[in-house]
Amino acid sequence: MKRLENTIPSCDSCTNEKRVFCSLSQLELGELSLNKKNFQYKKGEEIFQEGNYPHGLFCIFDGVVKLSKRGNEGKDQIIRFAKPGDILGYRSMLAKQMYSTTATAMEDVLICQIPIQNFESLLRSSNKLCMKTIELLSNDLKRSENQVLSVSQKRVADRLAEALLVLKNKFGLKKDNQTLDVQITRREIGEMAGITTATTIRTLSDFNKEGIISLKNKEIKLMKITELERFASS
Amino acid sequence: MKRLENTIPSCDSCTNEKRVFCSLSQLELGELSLNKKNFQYKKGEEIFQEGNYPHGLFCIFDGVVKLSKRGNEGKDQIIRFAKPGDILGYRSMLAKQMYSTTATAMEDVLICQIPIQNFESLLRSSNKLCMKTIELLSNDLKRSENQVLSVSQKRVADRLAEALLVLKNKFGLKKDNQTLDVQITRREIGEMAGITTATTIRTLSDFNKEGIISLKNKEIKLMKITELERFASS
DNA sequence: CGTCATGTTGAGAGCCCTCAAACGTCGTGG
DNA sequence: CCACGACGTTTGAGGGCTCTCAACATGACG
Repeated sequence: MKRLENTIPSCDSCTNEKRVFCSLSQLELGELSLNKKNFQYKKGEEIFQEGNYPHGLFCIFDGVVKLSKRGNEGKDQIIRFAKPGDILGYRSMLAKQMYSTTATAMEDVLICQIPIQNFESLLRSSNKLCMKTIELLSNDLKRSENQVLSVSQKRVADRLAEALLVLKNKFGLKKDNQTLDVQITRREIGEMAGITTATTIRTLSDFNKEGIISLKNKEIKLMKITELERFASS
Repeated sequence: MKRLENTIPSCDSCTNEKRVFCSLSQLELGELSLNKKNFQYKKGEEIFQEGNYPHGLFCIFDGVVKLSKRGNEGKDQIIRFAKPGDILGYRSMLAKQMYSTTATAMEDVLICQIPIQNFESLLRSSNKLCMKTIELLSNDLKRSENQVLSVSQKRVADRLAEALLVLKNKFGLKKDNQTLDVQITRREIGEMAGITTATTIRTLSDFNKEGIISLKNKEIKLMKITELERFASS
């Protein structure tokens, strides 16, 4: 982790999608930016850890982050991913609780840390920001509840297909319109779906043999997306 | 389901805990109450169904409700419970989405239906209500993410112990300070933890033999809570 | 070119599910 | 009052999905 100076612009001139902050005025964005710090994390570094207390809100400027929870046998469960424009840690911050997940950089990441007070005071004054936050939480909740159902009832192949589609929706495809545009290990794919690495690889290999996907190096090509969707919805 | 007239008082004189609405003024509570409808549901009746669109917000006046999702093989997963003072369906309502869960009365239930507009306009004008809603969603999200980890990594006995403790925390104990104060079937306990009914019964029976719980009729006595907690946290 | 993480595959075991049968309880109706 | 059915509970037998453990291959990187 490296503290950066002036590498990242102030929030009011930030060119990111700003999913959460798009409803704010330039003035408010400037306020948000006060005392903002910028950091760079290298691939694999942890941005925050489950069990620690938050010091501020993180907003990703560049790179991909995974949020995961560690089980009692050291096995991780990936809860969700975050990419540029997404904010991290607001749930724990608002509830004044410890982080309930660990955030890890999956690639080199540029990230802004915004002081708690800035966000809280804006939240109090901007109804739009409130509604946006409620919307974010609602969506996360819905996805999480679906994941409970998934892990609880579906078999490995179905969950794996689901995970591949999540990756497609979150990170998109490369120019060939087939290859997943994300660097991710087999272990991590397994951790998305709650599958061991060995079984993940085995099942990917099955998909490969069936022509549903195509494996080359570490790239995953989705050959028959409708087939994957059939698995995922079964 | 039976439409009731004037059986339940207006929100401004409601004696329930009003978890969500406790921050509102009498005036606002009166506003909330406008055109409020009251219903009675008998045990087993569905209050709303996954896939339907919400017409309003429900607030439980009396009785216990389970929120569940149906898997593709007709097996249900219980997402959470709601008791007097809790509100239902606000997430779907705010997101203008279909219900993602089905709400079923576990006992006879008295419930208020509050029009969408009342809640939305209050949400826009009351920052406190916003913050309260954010808090509710945050807590639900945290619990749901923990459940993902649980179902994904823990074994049946551990999850069952967890479920029993959830029941204890949500519904409390009877006068003897040991017996769970809730009417619930073995199937439903299984649906909380993602376990089949047969295995749920088998594992309860194991707990019984080990003296951790005590089964009489349909009542469940928690004899060694610390032991249950040990299971749940392992 | 050694080292370490990641990927791959096989063999075996075990947890939990599925299926099935029997029993108890409760409410209903004859 | 009892017969009956519906529903929930209980228990057994068997099987399969997925994990565990292990060995080896491959690739990344200093």
